[in-house]
Amino acid sequence: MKKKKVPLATIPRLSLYYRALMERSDTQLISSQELAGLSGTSAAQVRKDLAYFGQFGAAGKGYRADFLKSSISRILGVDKDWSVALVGIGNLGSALLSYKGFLRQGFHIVAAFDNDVEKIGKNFAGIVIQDIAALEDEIRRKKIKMAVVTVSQEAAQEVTDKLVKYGVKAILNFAPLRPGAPKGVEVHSIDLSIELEKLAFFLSQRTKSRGQ
Amino acid sequence: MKKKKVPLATIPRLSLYYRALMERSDTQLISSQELAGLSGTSAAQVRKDLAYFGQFGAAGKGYRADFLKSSISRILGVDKDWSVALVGIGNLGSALLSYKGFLRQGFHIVAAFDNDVEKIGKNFAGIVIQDIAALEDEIRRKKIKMAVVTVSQEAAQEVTDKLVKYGVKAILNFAPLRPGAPKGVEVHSIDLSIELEKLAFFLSQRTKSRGQ
DNA sequence: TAGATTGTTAATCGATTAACAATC
DNA sequence: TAGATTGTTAATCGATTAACAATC
Repeated sequence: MKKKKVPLATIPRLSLYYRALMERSDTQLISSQELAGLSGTSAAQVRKDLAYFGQFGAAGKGYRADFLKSSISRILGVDKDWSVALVGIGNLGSALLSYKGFLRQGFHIVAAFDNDVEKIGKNFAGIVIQDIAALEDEIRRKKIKMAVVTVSQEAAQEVTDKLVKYGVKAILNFAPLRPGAPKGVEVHSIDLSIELEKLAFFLSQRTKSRGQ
Repeated sequence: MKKKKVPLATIPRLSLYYRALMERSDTQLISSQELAGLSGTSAAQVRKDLAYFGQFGAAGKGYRADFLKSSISRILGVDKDWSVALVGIGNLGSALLSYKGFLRQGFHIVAAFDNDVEKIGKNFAGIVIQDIAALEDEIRRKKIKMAVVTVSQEAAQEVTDKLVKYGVKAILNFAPLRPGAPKGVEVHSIDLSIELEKLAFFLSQRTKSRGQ
């Protein structure tokens, strides 16, 4: 039994393939070439990415849309529903609470927390905001494994530590720092400042190389 | 004159170094080792990243915090102010309008657009929402080169095309697709669904590898 | 001078691309 | 059978890590 390590970059591409397949009727055949076109990569890349997880196609024909779709959904784990905790109900947090796009993907925000007494008890988009003091109880009772953190930079490490302590294994962090977490806990950060700075870099380079 | 190509991954690390240096007093010396510790990478990586842009340190001593800080800020282009257009004032768009963190970095949202007559003319966090029909005029008049797009998946390509046509060169896109754009225009996407699916993948793998 | 640390070159690692035999 | 396309191996490319002479 051979197992090659899956490159990190393969995973988000699987999401893109999955999305592209959504537009396809179930019994339709799709080639790696076609799928590559729809997701902005190459045919070789598509075949390589899929090959890490098994054989899903038929030589000479291509991939059956429904089979590939359900296979990728199983690989990504989006065939199941996921309960998600949201911590920090500021501007960004409340925007995410109201965002219905997650639901379609099987991600359910089942608990939301803040430490602001003004917000606690209020109903945001169908969820009652709870005191952060209730975090342990809720996480454990609902067996929540996934959390989205939209607290301030100052609070982010503390919140992360608590989430990890209570059993959360995967965190999407929006605070502008990389919270430390023990091995076995996956912390991904979306850092808006860094994204803007990357764009600023490219704009600056552009101007420089054009000699202005 | 040698010029080695800068790896894409170097840029966000420069942002992290810059952030770490913010906490340092100006005349303090900092070693690559120390800077690496503060930004979660290795000393060799720090020296390599910086070396793409010149020589900033002194052998045997380290880097002077103030000189390195101002050098990185010039490389990233955050020594200048940037005018940013925001298109799409839904949940996420209004959250970004209210977010003050950008300002500190020199990013100013100077114009905001939506196509919803309910929103047009309203004042959000000090900015009056304009009809998308005013996009061309505003972009050209204010010479805006950077935009943040928080419109629906359906509208994203059309909005991107317009922005590009009117002179925008760098776009941060939050819609769940990768808008096409001509060479020379930088489009970066933050895709919340993909981030959640990546986490779902890791949670699923974890469970599988533990034989449950 | 001895110790510390840079900038740079060489070695390693990992990911993408190309090529092609096997198969439908 | 001829044409198309997969799965996989080999070649290439790019990025990270290690090593070390030069320098403070």
